[in-house]
Amino acid sequence: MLFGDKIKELRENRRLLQRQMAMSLGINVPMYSRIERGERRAKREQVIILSQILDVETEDLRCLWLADKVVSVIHEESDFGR
Amino acid sequence: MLFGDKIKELRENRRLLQRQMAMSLGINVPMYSRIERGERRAKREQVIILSQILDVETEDLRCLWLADKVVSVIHEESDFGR
DNA sequence: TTATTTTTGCCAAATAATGACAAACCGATT
DNA sequence: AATCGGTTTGTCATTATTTGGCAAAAATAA
Repeated sequence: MLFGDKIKELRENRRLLQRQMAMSLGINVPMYSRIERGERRAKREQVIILSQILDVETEDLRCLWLADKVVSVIHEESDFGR
Repeated sequence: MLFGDKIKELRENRRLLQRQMAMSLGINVPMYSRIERGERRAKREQVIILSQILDVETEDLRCLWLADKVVSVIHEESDFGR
């Protein structure tokens, strides 16, 4: 969970609440909570908005976001024969 | 398109028709055609069945299938700012 | 305890993937 | 040119997955 951990870290450093993040993203708090814990995946526009809210390069977040996606694809592979 | 090219190559080497492949997979011919050309993705059970029909190790096909999946995830990334 | 924040469980809406069918296309043969 | 077998394309229906919301439960503070 690279992406979720990173946005959580950035959010906490900036003393922001999930409530404020969710508001900026136009989603509700539980949804944001799940994104932060990697239970749900942010969509691409949301990554851009997050980088703005958190004041980091979009590239950096995009990279972690993509890495998580690749990891999950590979990981699903273990269910292969199910 | 590693996976599609491979099953096409194997199918042709074995002088099999798409019709027969589709039948074995329980789908119709156009669907199989799309899988072979990478327009649609085979599902996991289908990869197993394909390896049996084509008499190759499931591992080998699974590897190509997974590689394609990873490539497509990375490739979608270029649409990022759309 | 009370207030605030975060997480969980569950259901609804939106989106994407899978499949079928008809018709078009392509090559070879006649 | 006409036809035949095989493959591909266009389009729509069905199904599965993802995304989101709401209420309530945990957790954390105060």
